[in-house]
Amino acid sequence: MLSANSVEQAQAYNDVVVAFEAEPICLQSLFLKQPLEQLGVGRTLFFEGDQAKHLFELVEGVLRIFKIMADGRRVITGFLYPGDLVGVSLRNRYVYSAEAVTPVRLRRFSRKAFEDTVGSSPELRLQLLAYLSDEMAAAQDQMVLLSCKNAEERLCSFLLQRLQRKQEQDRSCSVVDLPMSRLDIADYLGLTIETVSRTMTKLTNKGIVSPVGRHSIRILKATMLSHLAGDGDECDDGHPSVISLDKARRRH
Amino acid sequence: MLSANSVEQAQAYNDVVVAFEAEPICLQSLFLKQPLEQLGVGRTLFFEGDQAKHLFELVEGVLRIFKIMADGRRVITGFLYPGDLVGVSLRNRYVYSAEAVTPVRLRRFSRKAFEDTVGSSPELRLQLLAYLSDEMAAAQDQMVLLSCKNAEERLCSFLLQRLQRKQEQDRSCSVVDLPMSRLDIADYLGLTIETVSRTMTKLTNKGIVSPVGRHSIRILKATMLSHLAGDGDECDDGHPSVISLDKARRRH
DNA sequence: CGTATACTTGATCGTTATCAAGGCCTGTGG
DNA sequence: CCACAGGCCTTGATAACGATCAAGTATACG
Repeated sequence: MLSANSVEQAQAYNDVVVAFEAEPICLQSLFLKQPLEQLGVGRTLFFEGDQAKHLFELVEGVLRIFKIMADGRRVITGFLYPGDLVGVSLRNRYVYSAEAVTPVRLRRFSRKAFEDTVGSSPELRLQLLAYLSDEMAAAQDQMVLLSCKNAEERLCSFLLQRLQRKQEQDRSCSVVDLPMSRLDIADYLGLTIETVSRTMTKLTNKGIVSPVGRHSIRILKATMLSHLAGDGDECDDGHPSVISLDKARRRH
Repeated sequence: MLSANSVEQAQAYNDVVVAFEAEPICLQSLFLKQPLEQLGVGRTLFFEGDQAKHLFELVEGVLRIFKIMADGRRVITGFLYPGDLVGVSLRNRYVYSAEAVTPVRLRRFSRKAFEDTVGSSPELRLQLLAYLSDEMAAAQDQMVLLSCKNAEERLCSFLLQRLQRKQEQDRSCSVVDLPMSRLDIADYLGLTIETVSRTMTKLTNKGIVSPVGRHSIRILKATMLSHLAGDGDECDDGHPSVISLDKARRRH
């Protein structure tokens, strides 16, 4: 990543359309000229139902994306990390709320300008579609998790996600941080805080992970974790192997 | 074997009305020149992991879209109905499998030609993005359902979906058909066939629905159904009302 | 240092999965 | 038209997983 300082001198215009000096090579580069904004812990970036006037690039920190049901139950549909785009809704209103899990720094872009700019570049269009596809794929994985997996599989899947993201930056690092609260994790995995806590303890007792303070954890047996996550160990050779449909029916 | 150009110039030859413009006015119109293909009950259109060379417009019948987990458990992530697009994956491989629930008729389009054509029309680009947004919104609703809702709420949500789609065509019709099996419904709602069956019986006993044969059902109290679905009755006035967070914590 | 908040652990209950059996449509062949 | 076979669906009994209720403990923060 590039240093934030070098870009901080950007003029404070909200809706600058990026100049075409050098062709922007990725969606994120569109945001470079925009000023950095801050958001404190627990603050809301936007609410579900708000006019979707802007979208954002998350530069630093973690956001949670969630919906609130009529009776107050909360479902966290995802966490966002640096580099992610926020609010890429092609509808007029946001379909979820976004809150800061940690102190957050981000850049804002007007939706109109974004659409114009992306629309004028075949390269960026492809990237936007690829981005949406990834979001869609993630959403479907989450549906699989919520449909089929038991508490242990869910938590292992989550920890594995975090580990993989961590290792994109720092190979061979086995300590992942979990900046979000247990309640956040519970609302993301469709469990209760008690179950999350108990399952975490169970994984610790099995020697698969080891807590490092309250908000980070060391992965001791990544292979084991991957196995317990129940994703079939990513045997990515094309077709998913044809399964013996004998014990295929079992929900947990 | 068609070039993008030939399709683009296939100006509104549709027997449908409208067509004041030379440009195709909706994504579906792209497919009009393509031959109708058939698919028998239970046949597979494509497998998860297959090269995504084509995409399709569903003309008639119902498809199920699903993923198979490593241990053989199946998750149906959606059903598709006439007018829906199938396989709009922007990745190189399909991320799910598609099978015919009923006899199906559809039109095929090469992915490359589709991308070229859509890419050259701002109007179509917007429509594609809107379509993907709707898919995404549906996926998130499904996550909410799977995270939070109990069996009754899930089934009511499903029946309501079907009712709404039915009434798009035929207002004031209260009989919806359920061409899919109980197992399909179960795998879609994250339940078992037994629970689906029991819950259906319960709704019948409450006088909310009334079975019409095995594969269709009459909705007697749509309001009640909507209430039981637990979606907060779509009070679409912008912000979701701020909830008293007292009883907000309850999972089922 | 003390209080509030977040997390952990324990006991119990409830919803739904699982196991098991019986009923009901559908299609097939007599 | 009936008999029968094989799904598919329904219903019942039981059990398990995770939610809920209830303390108790650690951590953050003033």
